[in-house]
Amino acid sequence: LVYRKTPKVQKKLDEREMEIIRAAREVLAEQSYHGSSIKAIAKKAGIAIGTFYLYFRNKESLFQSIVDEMFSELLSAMKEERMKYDHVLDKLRASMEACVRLFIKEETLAKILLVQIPNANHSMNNLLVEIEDELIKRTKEDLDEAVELGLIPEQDTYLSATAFVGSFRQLVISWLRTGNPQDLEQAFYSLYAYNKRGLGIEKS
Amino acid sequence: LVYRKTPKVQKKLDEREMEIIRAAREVLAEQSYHGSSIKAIAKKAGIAIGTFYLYFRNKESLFQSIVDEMFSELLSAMKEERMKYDHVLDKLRASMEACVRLFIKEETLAKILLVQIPNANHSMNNLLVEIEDELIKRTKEDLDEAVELGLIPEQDTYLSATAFVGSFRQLVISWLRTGNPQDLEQAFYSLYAYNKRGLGIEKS
Amino acid sequence: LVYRKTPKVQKKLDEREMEIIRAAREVLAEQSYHGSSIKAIAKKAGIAIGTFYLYFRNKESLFQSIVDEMFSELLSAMKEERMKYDHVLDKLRASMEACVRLFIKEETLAKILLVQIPNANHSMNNLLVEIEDELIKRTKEDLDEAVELGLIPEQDTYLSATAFVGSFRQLVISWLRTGNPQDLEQAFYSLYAYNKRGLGIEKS
Amino acid sequence: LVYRKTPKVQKKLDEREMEIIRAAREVLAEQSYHGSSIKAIAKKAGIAIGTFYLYFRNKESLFQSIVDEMFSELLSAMKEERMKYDHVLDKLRASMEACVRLFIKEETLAKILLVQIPNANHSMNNLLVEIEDELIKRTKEDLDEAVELGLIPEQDTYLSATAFVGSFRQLVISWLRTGNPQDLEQAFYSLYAYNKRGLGIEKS
DNA sequence: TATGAATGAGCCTTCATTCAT
DNA sequence: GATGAATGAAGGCTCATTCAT
Repeated sequence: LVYRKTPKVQKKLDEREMEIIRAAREVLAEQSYHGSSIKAIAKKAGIAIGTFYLYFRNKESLFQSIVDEMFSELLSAMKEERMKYDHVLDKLRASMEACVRLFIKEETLAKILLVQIPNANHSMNNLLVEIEDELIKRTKEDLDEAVELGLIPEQDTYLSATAFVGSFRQLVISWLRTGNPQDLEQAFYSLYAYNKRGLGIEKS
Repeated sequence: LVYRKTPKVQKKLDEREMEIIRAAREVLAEQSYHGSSIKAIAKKAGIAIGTFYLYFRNKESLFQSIVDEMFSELLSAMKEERMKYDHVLDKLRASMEACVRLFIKEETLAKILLVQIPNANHSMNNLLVEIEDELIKRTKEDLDEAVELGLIPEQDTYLSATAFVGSFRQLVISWLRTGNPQDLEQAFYSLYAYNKRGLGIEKS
Repeated sequence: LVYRKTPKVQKKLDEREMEIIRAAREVLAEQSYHGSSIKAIAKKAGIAIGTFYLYFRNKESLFQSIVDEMFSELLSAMKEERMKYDHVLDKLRASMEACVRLFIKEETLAKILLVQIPNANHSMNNLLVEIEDELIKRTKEDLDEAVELGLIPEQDTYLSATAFVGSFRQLVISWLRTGNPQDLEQAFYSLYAYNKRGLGIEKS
Repeated sequence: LVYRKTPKVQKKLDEREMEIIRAAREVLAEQSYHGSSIKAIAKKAGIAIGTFYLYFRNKESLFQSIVDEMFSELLSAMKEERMKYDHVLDKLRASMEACVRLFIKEETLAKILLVQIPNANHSMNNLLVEIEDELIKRTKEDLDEAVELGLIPEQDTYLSATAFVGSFRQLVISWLRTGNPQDLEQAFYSLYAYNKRGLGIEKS
């Protein structure tokens, strides 16, 4: 009774928490937020309904965790890709490229983040808002640096960042919904060119 | 001799239908689709629950009407603004300008169309998808014409239209959510400039 | 203002009442009691919902009238057929024959009386109970007379009457439900023979 | 370690299911199918509304279970009684005797099966139709055997079986409704004699 | 700790009846 | 008298959350 939570026990608990999140993601990929019942998630995770509430305060809390986790994956992928480049504009492109590639690789994640989460309730939506804002903010930081370095002309960098992120968002959503463009990666490069012109980058 | 559907009575009925839609819009602006109960809408409209079902087949039918009405308002505003110009690129700008101005004027409408409707159920979401697709399609038509006229270089106009619409969408949503940019109309002009460069328009 | 209800006006009122009953019968032949809404009946009768309540106190009252009317038809048909015969056992056979023939001729009436009404609410069922009791009572009277005349042996005539009516009831219901026997009239004669033996009638 | 479905727990669950059925029977004995609300049944069973749906898929499912259970009781009683005899006509009499005795013993069951179920919705009614058909079919089998053995003369055994069952049905219903005959068991023997004559049985 | 039966507020919808026109 | 829009109680059912086991 001294060591209440041995590392071994703690590991088991963490694994179970991940298992629930995984199950919830799976359910959410096919059902709406309201259609994803705790019962279904618990079943898929191989636990009882009551057990769920030992790991998450409530339904909303679970989905917050899911979004947080997804956002971490996204940031992680972006960070890794950015590290490959030195110039800020290359880093900027690398960020978006990482996003798009992750969405291609994990279409389920993309669907949840861009389609299901906005379909959830108000507080869920707020989570996505924060993610988008964070992406815009980071993009703005790159743009500010680029302006400082004289790589792009003076401009309202917040606005540009919003346009930048928004155009990619629309592209991915269009792809998720309609299947067009079929080659999303190819389209990404065209769209990046579009935004380069928009930002006023003369040469790559 | 009989209860006639006099113009006076008919007017009252029409007004009541409008009143229900108005009440529903109001509720929807603050609640999610699932949070907008018929009971709450009826109460706000000053009618009994049963009365609601004299005007709308069911809940979904009401919200379809709302979206349809909003989209009509949007198209109407766009059409009116486009008529003021002859050149296709001016028309294109006028379209987006009309959208943004309408959203500024009717923030409630904007919130519902861009924030709440995607929060509704699947069929609701499809309505918005169709609206966005329609806007992209119309934008693409303008771009195709512009390419034909040599006003912009050859390009994947579907992709450009997606980027174009997506950037404005993100701007308005950002404004709705965070309040930034404070001067949305001013930001619109900057964003249009951004997209002009993206599209490859040399001179306005 | 002296003659408040001229015969002409009264006739019009009566006709409308009959029209409502006719419409209700039609609806009832296809729907259950609960499925037969006032709205549907009013529509079929060509009147407004409110008008219905000028002729009937409520829904139940209407269906009571329907059953009463049907029972009158039944008794009328029986009476007419009985008049053709002198001997009590012939009259008895004639009674049942008249019932069965009426049901064959007006299958709708049969369905309502034997299938829909028992499916209605409690008080509706009671109406049918009264009809059946009345038929049993009348049959018993015939049997009592037959006993008195020495045509059939001493017996519990109430019981015999119940069996008599019950067997015909089951036959008609079976016919309505399953379509068997196909030739209901032919079956009637066999069943009458069955009951003759049951009653102890030596010779017809 | 876990919430086990111990025999004790399982017993409690089974008891609760029985309790719901019992409560529903009780309500149904006094109300029509439509008058028997889930709320009322749950209240009488001492459970919450939601709990009901853990035991039955929906309202209809409950009543199907009730009818099935009742029919089982009926068949079981018949089978047991039939086993006491060797001759087919004795078995036939035993069958009906078992029915009547069960109805006397469990008047509530009788009321539901013969009065309320026909009052329920369409699919409920079909259940009763099937039961009646089954009884008629079984009776016909006995009669066919009796014909083969020369115990009764050649006849339309389906018709005779219909008359046979119908006469008992009417007797029991009459007893349930009016209270007459007071001594149902005594009446049963008279009615059986009636039917023996109808079938053409010379000697018992 | 793990379980899953139990809860009940709340949902959408129907329809017999009323009443202002 | 005739109308039909308005009413609201009541229906069946769902599901996030709790708690005895």
